[in-house]
Amino acid sequence: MKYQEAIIEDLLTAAFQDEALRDAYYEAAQEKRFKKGDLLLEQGQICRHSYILLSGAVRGFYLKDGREVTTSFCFTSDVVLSLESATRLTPSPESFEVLEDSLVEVVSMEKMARLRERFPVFEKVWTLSMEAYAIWLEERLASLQFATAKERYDQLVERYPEIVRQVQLSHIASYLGITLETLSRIRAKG
Amino acid sequence: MKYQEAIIEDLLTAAFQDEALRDAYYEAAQEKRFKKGDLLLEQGQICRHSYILLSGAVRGFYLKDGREVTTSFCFTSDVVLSLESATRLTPSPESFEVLEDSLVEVVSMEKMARLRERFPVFEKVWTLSMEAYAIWLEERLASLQFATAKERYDQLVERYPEIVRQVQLSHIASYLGITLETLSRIRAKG
DNA sequence: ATAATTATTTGACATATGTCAAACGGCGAC
DNA sequence: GTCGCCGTTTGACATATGTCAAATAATTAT
Repeated sequence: MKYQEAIIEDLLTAAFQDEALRDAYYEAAQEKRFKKGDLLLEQGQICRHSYILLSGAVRGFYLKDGREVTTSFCFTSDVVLSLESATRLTPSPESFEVLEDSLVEVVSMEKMARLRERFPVFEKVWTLSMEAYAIWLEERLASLQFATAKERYDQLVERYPEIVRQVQLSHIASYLGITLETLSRIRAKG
Repeated sequence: MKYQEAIIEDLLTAAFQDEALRDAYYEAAQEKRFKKGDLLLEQGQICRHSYILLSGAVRGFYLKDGREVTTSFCFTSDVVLSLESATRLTPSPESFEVLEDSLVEVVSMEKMARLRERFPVFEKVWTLSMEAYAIWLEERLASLQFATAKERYDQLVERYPEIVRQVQLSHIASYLGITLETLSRIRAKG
């Protein structure tokens, strides 16, 4: 999962003026460093934490027929969690792997639930995040449905120019739904 | 947009025991009949209503290079609205067309907002619907990313066996991200 | 019922992408 | 520095899907 929305950032910035809220949040949250290769969550486990990326990069993937299929990339200020697993308490369909040394703010879903109950602004932020995430997914779906592989690659690089430096091509190809070789050829042609 | 979740249905059933809530809802809602071919919402308009399908079928689509691209189908008990347009008050990226004579419950987004403020259960239902919708989109994305056209068609028919009778193949093909001819051949092979 | 329109199927061929194999290149371990 | 590993590129060929055109089949209007 991931979100990025100016309105949400503003809401949070304003909310954090409140000392009681700030204290409650920082009591629940915990900063942690992860190293390249670490797994934040493994396929099959239940997602009990929310990871806010303060710096670094993470990729979501699952295994299909013995192959890794990359479902998402998360960068600074994105939130890493399996929505399905966290909300339904079912085994996560995907794993999340740290792609480069990362600084992360960890909040347990349980504590997050209590924060949402106690401070309506957190509930509001959660709802707005869901809306933003769903809209983002709709866009990605449309792109996957009717853009060519080259168009999808160009869109991705336009949105995340750094991605080519941070992530190896095989993962990008998988994310785009094409093979490594096809991506390599797309890049060669320019 | 669409949702379908047992938990949400149960929540609503329970909530409607409350007479005050029931009255408030039915004051806001309005039953309407639409005919095949009617547009519930047109691309470019702002989505100011939510349409709950009591019976019938609706398809979402947008124009790309002069061609219609089908983005979604909605059937009984699905909710029809453009999430992006309704939440951000921006022009809708898609139109919604009635595929067969339909009975619909219409609620203006404004009145819905007031219901959400007044009755927390509506707010809860909205949030749960967003979660369910996002999870549904994630699944559809994975399917589009890594299933063959035939697998996607089989999944669709398994989930909505009626669809082949209700919706013409060109729309189904578009929804699957393939051409009409390819779908026709997939069906022929069995 | 008949004609007109629209939806679907089929065929021939073009294009995009996948698969397998080999070669190339950078980078760290020693 | 050299070796070996890993990621990437390139080539040859296979397969899936798209495009255009024509033929049927189904639906609608008259």
